[in-house]
Amino acid sequence: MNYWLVKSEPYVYSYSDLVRDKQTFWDGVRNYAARNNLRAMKKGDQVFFYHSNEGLAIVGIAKVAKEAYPDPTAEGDTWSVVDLKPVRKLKNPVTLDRIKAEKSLAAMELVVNSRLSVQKVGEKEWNTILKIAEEG
DNA sequence: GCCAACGTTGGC
DNA sequence: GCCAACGTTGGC
Repeated sequence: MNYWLVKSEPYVYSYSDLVRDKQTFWDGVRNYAARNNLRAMKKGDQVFFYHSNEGLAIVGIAKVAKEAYPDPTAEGDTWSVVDLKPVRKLKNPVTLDRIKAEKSLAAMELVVNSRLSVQKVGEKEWNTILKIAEEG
């Protein structure tokens, strides 16, 4: 089981949109590093859902419902999508500020390379964030 | 294959 | 709205 993080601007597609839709395909990735991460996702992998631009926080958890297949919104098979399903909303959103304040999370790609829109999350990082979400 | 120019992302 | 960081493009 691997852990990931995807980013979305909430006014484009928010976590509550995912909850409403029950399932979505994660389209629009046009960055090779991000695409490679999409392709490495396995069914059942857990995914943090991060709101960029507005909110600036991890707000919920999704899981991979279907592994990578060609992006229906792109020509050819250069770009990929996966299907995501909502799992649960975090009790408390974990903000970027909070993550930056946490020493053990200093190496997170979210902090180091904020522009990558699909990131891998380490198991320890995952658990730390879950803990913060519980404790508020 | 290098690198300057340009476009995009995303935090502030 | 600005700008830094980074990825991509295209001329050479």
